[in-house]
Amino acid sequence: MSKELAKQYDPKDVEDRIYKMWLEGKYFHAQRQEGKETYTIVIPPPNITGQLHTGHALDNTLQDILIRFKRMQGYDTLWLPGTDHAAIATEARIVEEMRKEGITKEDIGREGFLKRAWEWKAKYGGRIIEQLKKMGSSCDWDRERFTMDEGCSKAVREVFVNLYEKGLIYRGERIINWCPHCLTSISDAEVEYEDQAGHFWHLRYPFSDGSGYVELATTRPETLLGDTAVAVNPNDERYKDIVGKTLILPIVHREIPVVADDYVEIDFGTGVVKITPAHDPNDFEVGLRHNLPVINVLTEDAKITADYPKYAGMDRYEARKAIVTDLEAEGALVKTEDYNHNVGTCYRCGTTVEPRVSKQWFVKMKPLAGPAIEAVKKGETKFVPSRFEKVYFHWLENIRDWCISRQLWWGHRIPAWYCDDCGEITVSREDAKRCAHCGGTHIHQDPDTLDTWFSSALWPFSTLGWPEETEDFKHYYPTNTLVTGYDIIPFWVMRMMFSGIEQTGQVPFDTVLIHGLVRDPQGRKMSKSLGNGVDPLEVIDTYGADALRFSLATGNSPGNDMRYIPERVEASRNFANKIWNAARFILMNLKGEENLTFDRSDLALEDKWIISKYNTLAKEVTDNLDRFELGMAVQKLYDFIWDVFCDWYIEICKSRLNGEDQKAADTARAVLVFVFTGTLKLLHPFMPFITEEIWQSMPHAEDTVIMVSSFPKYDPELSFEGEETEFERIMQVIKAIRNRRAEMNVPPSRKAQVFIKTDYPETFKSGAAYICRLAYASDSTVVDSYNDDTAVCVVTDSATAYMPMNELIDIAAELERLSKELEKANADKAFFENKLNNEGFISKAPEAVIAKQKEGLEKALQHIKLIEASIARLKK
RNA sequence: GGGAGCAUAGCUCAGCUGGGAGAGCAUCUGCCUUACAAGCAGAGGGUCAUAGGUUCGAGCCCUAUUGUUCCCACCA
Repeated sequence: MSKELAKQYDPKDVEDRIYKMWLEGKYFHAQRQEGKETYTIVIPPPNITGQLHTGHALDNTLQDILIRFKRMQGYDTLWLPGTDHAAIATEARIVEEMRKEGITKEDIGREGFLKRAWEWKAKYGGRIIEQLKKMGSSCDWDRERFTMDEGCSKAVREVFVNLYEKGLIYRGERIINWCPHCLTSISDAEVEYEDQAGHFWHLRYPFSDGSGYVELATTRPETLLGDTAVAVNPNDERYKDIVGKTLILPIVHREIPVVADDYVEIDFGTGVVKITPAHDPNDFEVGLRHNLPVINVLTEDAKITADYPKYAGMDRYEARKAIVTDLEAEGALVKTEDYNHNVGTCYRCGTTVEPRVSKQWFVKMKPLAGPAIEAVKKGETKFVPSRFEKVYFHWLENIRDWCISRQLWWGHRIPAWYCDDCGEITVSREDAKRCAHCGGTHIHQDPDTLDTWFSSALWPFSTLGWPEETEDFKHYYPTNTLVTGYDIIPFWVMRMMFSGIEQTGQVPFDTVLIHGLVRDPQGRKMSKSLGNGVDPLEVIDTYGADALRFSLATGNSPGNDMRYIPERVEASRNFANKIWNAARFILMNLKGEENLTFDRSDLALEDKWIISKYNTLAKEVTDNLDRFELGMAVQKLYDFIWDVFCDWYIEICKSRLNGEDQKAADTARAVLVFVFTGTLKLLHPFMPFITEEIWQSMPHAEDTVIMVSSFPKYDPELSFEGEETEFERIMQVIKAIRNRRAEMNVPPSRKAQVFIKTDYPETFKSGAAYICRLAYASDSTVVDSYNDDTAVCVVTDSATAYMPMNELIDIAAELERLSKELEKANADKAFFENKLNNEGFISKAPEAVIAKQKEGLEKALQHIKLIEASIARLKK
């Protein structure tokens, strides 16, 4: 930044250069400083398939604000970055890419596919990292990790074997959620339910003894092929006699029993339910209780199996049509109703999930959930805002075993080997060479891989080197703040919690800072299909990263969704420009080599005022950040910089800077630099680029880059309460004069003499220069009395200001205005009197509040007195 | 069916432990005042969803109602 600065701040000119400077200076790199308190954040690893979206932008902005704040406060900070292999998402993308080339997974085989996947990772895995850098993220890139790198993979094996040995991982045949498109099992958390319009088909199943039929209703007639019973509630009087009888299944003409089970709701539908254990989780349970056969009628891509030649090869929906037609032909269809029901879909591809019985690996959840619940109940980890603890508890308290095996190739392969000789399973940290049971060498590894979230669950410690007792692990674990969206609590937060507790004996972080979603301006979720997504990179390109960060950090409260409003980013960009111009102003007023320290005894009233305001700001911003109230911190910074510093203090300094008194000008320069550089530091976590850029060209006390300078602290020595009050008396008069001039449409070019009658003559004498500059006065004089009837007068609670503007004065209008003001002042008086005359208030309200009312009353009384005096003068 | 959030100025949202309602944008008026027109000085605009309650005092706490969004749930 040279002395000749552009009028407008150009982020493009600054951001990449500053970021490079930080990288080269190794300022992001955590050093493991002994004796210093640590502050650690692990990044929610973005998918390697991913492109930066507004969700990442928000998440990373919050993390970067926290980490920069703590770094400046002197903590030994580590922000550990990395990426996630995102098994299903990545595999789907690669399969799609191959499909376009006309090849399938099977064509190139597992080895070939994995080679391709790693190539994909090499090609795209770094893209999102580069995009995070554009945001200004101050991650320790030397420690970047990947969920499938050697260390993380080792942790995965360690945990798998560990849980297996404790009996917390088992393999079993269960009904699981199956995605017929991704061709893999998915966990309960990965199923999204949505309302779909469907039908309710009422069917008749005849008794095999010819004694009539039962009527039941189904939304999925095609699963009838796999029915192995019909169930009624044991307490249902209507059907008590038919339990134990057998029915003929239409179309298939197989005999199936009527069983009694509590699962059936008497009042719903006909009170009769067809039971298809292979294709419905509830039916599966009923089947277990009644020992019913499980007949699978669908292939893995949800087509009817070859066992039913008439329908074989039809997909679920074709088969449904065909079967309904056939049922109708057979006279088994009673009626069809429209019906809306909740359908499970795959969270990755949106395909309707097919419940399916198959052999999978599971984690037994109950023993793990307990301690994870306890830890939050005891406050070892707390959620911000705390209401999200309910979501967390609800999931853990109702959790079912976690299906962790996936029929995918891209991921951590399950470390289990099956023996072809004895049939036993060998689970091992190292690749097994022989069966652990019979010693045979005819073993083969389970082809499946683990759920992506199995490795994500270990992220806070696997990335620090665990299971090795590395220095980083000992130093930085447990971590401090986890920042993530509420949508990811069940997938990730919860699983990190129980994994951390189980594997390391400690909770993985002390605070979970939850944020909401970034929505489009209409409040809709951003999605590819709607095409309403906002590309943060384009926003950065237009407005700069600081403006984007500032917008994301402000104007919303923790945990709530926010809308992306372009005008807000524009306002943030304008704010950056405002700061830029304040810097320009200060720099063009510096002489170059001057001494920028100031002597307390030389400080003018306005200097003490701004220093005191700044001092309070430092305290409040720190308090807000400590409490994760980032939006409030940012609002205070905005108000201080724009309204307090720029609109008042800089304006006021101009008269001294251009004045004769060199010492006064030097003091003004020193205070400008002191307050401005301090404010830049307070703002740096939010707007790192522009603050650093300005800092680099501005004289400052610390010989470092701003990002590792010390965060300002509240200093009792810099608090000047009396001077604040005193200065604000002047401000009030200035505001009152401006106000009156605006009402009278007097242009600024038309200056007026100002005469001030006040009980604080010293204050107003010293403020003469500001009144001239800011209230368009030609001169400002404190007087004992004033008698010109043709003067416009304005009244505050501490002074009356007279402006002789005889040709503009309209006595009647003046009186009108004054009487209105008097009315208002009297209302104020009544308001305070009312309070102070209330015995309940006097006896119960806190002292400070009472004092405030008394002060208010006092001011109102003063104001009234002065207004009345003015009215009397005009009337005389 | 259970749970949660939201409802404040025309729009988007703040409002921390209850103490006389705020910002940005938009609108209107006047200003190119030598840091900034992406700016400066002013103005208008709100029975804080509704009804009760607690309290000296409620946008804030409690209860109910309405509208809205989201999460969870095995009524086929």
